[in-house]
Amino acid sequence: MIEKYLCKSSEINLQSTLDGGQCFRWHKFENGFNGVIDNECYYIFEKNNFIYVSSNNLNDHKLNFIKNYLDLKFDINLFSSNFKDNKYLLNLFNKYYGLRILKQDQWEVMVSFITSSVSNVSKIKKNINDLCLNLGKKIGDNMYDYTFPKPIEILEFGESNLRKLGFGFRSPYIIDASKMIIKDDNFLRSIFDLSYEESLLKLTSIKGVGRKVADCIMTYGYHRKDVFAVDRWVRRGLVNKLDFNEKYSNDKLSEIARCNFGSYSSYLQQYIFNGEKS
DNA sequence: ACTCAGGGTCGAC
DNA sequence: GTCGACCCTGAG
Repeated sequence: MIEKYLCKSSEINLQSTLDGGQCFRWHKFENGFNGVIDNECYYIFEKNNFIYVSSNNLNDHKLNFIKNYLDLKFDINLFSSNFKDNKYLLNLFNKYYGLRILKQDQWEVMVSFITSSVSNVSKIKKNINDLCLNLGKKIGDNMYDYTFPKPIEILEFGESNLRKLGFGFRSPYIIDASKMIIKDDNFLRSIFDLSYEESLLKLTSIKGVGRKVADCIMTYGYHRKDVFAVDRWVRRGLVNKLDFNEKYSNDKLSEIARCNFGSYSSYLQQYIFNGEKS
């Protein structure tokens, strides 16, 4: 095992970042979390006010890759200073200080957030980890060290088996997504080059992907900062705490918030989600 | 045992 | 745009 320094403890809140509902495959162990990035196992942990990562073979290239995944370059103070006149937001920034948005894999995010529909974080975690345990390849010693299954593997597994794993009415949606990605092997890649509206159109052509799920895919999978996903929790924050009109639909709220907050949208949404969820 | 709700979306009207 | 249906699971 090789161990490398990542940053100071104050720079990232591991708990709210790795177990706050934006990803579902990081598992708490002692002073850190075990997880898989790009088919490799990592342990990210705190020790004496510093954050480290450990793994088998960890070179400088991979270290930079991890730092990028954790979005450590994002200046949280600069971001939050734009909203320092709002007591509600100020409280959230203090409470979840160090919460960052991960730069995750597009396919994993797509399946995860199709799965998230009318579910909850603990059930999404159960579904996604069951999927990996059943279809992924074992790549490490810990019990959740599996790869995330490829579209073809999920397609061959089939809808009825997804239902047996507990995906419920989301099962055909995940199959549809798999088919789409297999049919057009440039589907996922192409979205990096599209505008917000074009991305929305393309993503929502998949069954089971509406505006909210598409927004999550763009936020967590395509690392866009100018996207404001509105679910039932974020809606409560916008309406009850930030005086948005309750008559607006979630889609409309997303559109308005996105226009108001621009490139601060995704991070603001993430702090509001964490605040309203707990 | 029973009700309720959880990071929504679809199809019909 | 509105409304019921959709699967499953843990909490009360």
